Amino acid sequence: MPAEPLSRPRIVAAAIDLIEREGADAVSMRRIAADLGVGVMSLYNHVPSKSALLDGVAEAVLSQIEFTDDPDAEWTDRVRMQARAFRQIAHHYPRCTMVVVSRQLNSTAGLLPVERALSTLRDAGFGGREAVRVLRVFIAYIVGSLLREVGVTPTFAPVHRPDIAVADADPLLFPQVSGLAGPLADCDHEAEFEFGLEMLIQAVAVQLKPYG
Amino acid sequence: MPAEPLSRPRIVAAAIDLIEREGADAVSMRRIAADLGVGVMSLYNHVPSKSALLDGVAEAVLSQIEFTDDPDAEWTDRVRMQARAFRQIAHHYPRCTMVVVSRQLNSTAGLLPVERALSTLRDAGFGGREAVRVLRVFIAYIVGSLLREVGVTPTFAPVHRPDIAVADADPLLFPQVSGLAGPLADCDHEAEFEFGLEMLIQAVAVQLKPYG
DNA sequence: CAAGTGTACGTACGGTGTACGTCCCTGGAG
DNA sequence: CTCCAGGGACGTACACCGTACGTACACTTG
Repeated sequence: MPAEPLSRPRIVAAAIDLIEREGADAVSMRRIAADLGVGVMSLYNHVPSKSALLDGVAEAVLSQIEFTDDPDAEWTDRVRMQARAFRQIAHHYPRCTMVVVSRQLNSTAGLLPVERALSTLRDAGFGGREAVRVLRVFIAYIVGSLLREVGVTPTFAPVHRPDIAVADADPLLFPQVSGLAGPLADCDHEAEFEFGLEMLIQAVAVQLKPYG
Repeated sequence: MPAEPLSRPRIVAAAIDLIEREGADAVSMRRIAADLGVGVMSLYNHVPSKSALLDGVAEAVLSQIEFTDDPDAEWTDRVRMQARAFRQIAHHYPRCTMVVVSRQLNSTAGLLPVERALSTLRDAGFGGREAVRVLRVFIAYIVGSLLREVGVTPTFAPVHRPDIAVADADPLLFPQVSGLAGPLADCDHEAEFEFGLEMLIQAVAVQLKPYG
C-alpha cells in the first residue's frame, strides 16, 4: 500500500509543494505529514528537525538553477545569464524564495553558483579580491530584487491588492510619492531587473578598464 | 506602583529590546509581557495582534533614520547620505533588520525615505519614471547588502563562527572558491557597501548624461 | 451616589515542535 | 522452519505559542 517508502527527498518535495500552495507560514510538521498521509513523527526518521527540513528546501530549490554557462562567450553575456538563472528560480518558486534567501546555506548547492560566478569574473580579467567584491555587489542586487519581486520588500504596489500604500499618501507631505503614484504602483519586474542588471554590468565594465 | 502605564510605544520598545537581545525567534507575546512585568492579555489593549506589533517594530526602527538632507548639495552626495542613513539603522538594530525588511510597511515612516529619494533624483534631472526605476535599483542593492551584513544572506563567512562554509570546499570541484577562501571569508561590510554604492552612483550618473 | 468606560488580568482552546516509548515488519542466523 | 535484532511508522505527552472570552477593578461623568 505505501506506494513509496517515505524519504527525505519526498518530504522536502512535499514541503516545497505546501509552501508554494499556501505560503511559508502554513508549513508545519503535522501539515506535511498529513499531506503525505503519514504520522507526524515518522518524518523525524528522515529529517532531524523542521529547521533542517527548511534547509533542505533551500538546497533543493537552489540546486535546480539551470546553468548553461558558455566559457567562450563574452563575460558580460555570461554574467547576464547567471543572474537571470538565479532570478528564474524565484519566478518558479515564488513563495519559497524567502525561505531560500533567509537561510544560511553551507551546502554545495549554494557554492556552485559562487564558483561559476567567480570563474566568469576572473576570466573577465578581475583579480581574486576584485572578483569577490564585484560578486558581492551582484548578489546584493539580485537578492534585493528577488525580495521585491516576491513581495516582501515594497514594490509600493501591495501584491495583488488595491493600491493602498501610495494612493492615500498626503500630497502635501509627500508630493513626489503621490505625484508618481502611477509609476510607483505598477512594476514590470523583469524590465526592472534587467534595467538594474545592465547598469551594474556597465559599471563593472568600467571597473575592469584599468586592468585591461 | 505601575511606574508607567503601559502603552503601545512601551510595548514596541520592549519588543525591539528583546529582538536585539535574543533574536527575532525569541519574540512571543508571553515573553514581552513578562519583560514588562505585565499580564499577557494586557498587551492586546494596546496592540491588536502580534503581527501588528512587529509592524510597529518596523515602523519604529525605520522612523529613526537620521536624514540630514541638504537640497543644495550635489545629488551624488545626497544619494550617498541617504543610502548610508539607511544602512546605519541596520548597524544600530542588526537583529531587527530582517523584521523591518520582511514587513510590508505602508506607514508614513516607510514613505518618507521614498519621498526624499525621489526628490533627490528628480532634482538631479531624472524624469518621474526614470527616478522610480533608479530608486528601485538602489533599494534592491541596499536591502540585499543589509541582509548580507546582518548575516541572513551569505557573506561566506558564517557570522562569528569558524569558517565552515568555504574552508572545506573541495578544491577540485570548486577551485575558485577554495582558492579565494580568504577573501571570501572576511568581509569589511562598510567597505563593501561603499564599493557597490559608488559603482551604482557612477552608473546612474551615466544614465543621467543623455538628459543633462 | 450610580452608571459607564477602559485597562489589567486569568482561564481556556486549538495549534506548534519534538522527546520518548511502543508496535510491527523485515532480513539474516541458527 | 524458528528466533531475534534492527529500523521505520506511529501515538502519546509536554511545553510553549497566539489569542478569544469573561471578569474585576479604577476612573470619569452625570
